[in-house]
Amino acid sequence: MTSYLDKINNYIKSLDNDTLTVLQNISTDKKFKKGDLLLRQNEICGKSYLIITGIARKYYLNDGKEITTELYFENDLAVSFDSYTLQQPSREFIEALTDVSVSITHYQAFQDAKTKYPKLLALDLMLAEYYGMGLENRLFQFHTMTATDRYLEILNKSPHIIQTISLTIIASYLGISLETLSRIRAKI
Amino acid sequence: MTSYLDKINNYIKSLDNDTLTVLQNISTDKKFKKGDLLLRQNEICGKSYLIITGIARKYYLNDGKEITTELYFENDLAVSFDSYTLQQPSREFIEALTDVSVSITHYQAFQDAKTKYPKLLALDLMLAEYYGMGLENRLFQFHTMTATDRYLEILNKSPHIIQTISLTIIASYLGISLETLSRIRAKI
DNA sequence: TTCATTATTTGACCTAAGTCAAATTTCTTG
DNA sequence: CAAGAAATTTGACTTAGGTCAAATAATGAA
Repeated sequence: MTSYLDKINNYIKSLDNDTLTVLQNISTDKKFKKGDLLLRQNEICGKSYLIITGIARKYYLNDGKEITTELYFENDLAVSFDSYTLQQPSREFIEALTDVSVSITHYQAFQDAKTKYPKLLALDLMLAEYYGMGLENRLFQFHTMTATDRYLEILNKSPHIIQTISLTIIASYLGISLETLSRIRAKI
Repeated sequence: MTSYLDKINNYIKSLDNDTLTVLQNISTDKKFKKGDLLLRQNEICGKSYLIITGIARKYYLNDGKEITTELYFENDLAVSFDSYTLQQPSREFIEALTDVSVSITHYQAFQDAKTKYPKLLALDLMLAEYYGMGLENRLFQFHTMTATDRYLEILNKSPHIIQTISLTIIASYLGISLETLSRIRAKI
């Protein structure tokens, strides 16, 4: 079964040269150091970051505690969705967890390009749909799975995560305390 | 502050006659009785339902227990997002909580129309973005608010809900047991 | 109206996960 | 390599919310 992400990537590959060139013309490459913030809380998310290499995460603060909402690896598109869509201040941060290299696309340039190139509009729709389905799955998991199950799922689907990312961040992604995660690991 | 839903509705109103006519031509009206299922689990969601009057909900079963994922009122668009997007079997049901009257649009007809009318593509993008932001907020609430706070928020934002909908369904929407909801209400 | 069905509340007890504090282990960097 | 800092684990205790069962309350059809 091909994932929707594959479909999106195939779609991009299938774009005509004209459209593809536009896409490249409104994108620039940049590197960030581990610990750098690509986006701060209260900033408007005016750019999208396609991760070329490295790992990043999106998180917000609640009562001084961090909740990690997304982890980004190669080929993932890092963006604060509502801030980007509404062009209003972000409640989230985006942080480089390792040195990262990204391809940046500016919001406004992409908006303009979409009006001229419907294929980019269709691409944006696919990206939004992909993001929505991801959120839906995350919500589904929080409702139907225990913290242990969610941890096992990560272990199973993305074992490399455990290698690279600190338990503090994994716990905050699982929506549990660091101590609880440690106890889950001890049990297994 | 205008909500994104207002923006979408204004966008629809601003459509040229040509596009608007297409939209109407691929839509049909239908009525459902209280208790009717507009979509069953394992069915492919091949239609979207714009609620004209009445109330509906979307839910799934987990261990025989229902989890209500969305409540629909007038002008809401009822659809099982991933089933509709991927045209694969739905894990959710859509149920009429009162007699409802809806405007139905077929998936394939809308897909076809989108290729000819980029404005419908843009509309679809807005709808997907709106849905995504809604999911993001829901996730945010589950992470940052206690069950009591979430109940109070509903009371505050949509007091009519409590009037019309059974506590069983409200509890399942809040992600808590009926008994816990009853205790929360007793406390307030 | 009245009886039965359905919805809601209350009680007693249980469990997953949180909190705070202290102990280890693992990294870093001089 | 050693010392300090950071990450992880462990312990003791608390809490939000769940479960199962029984008691009321509300609704609706005969």
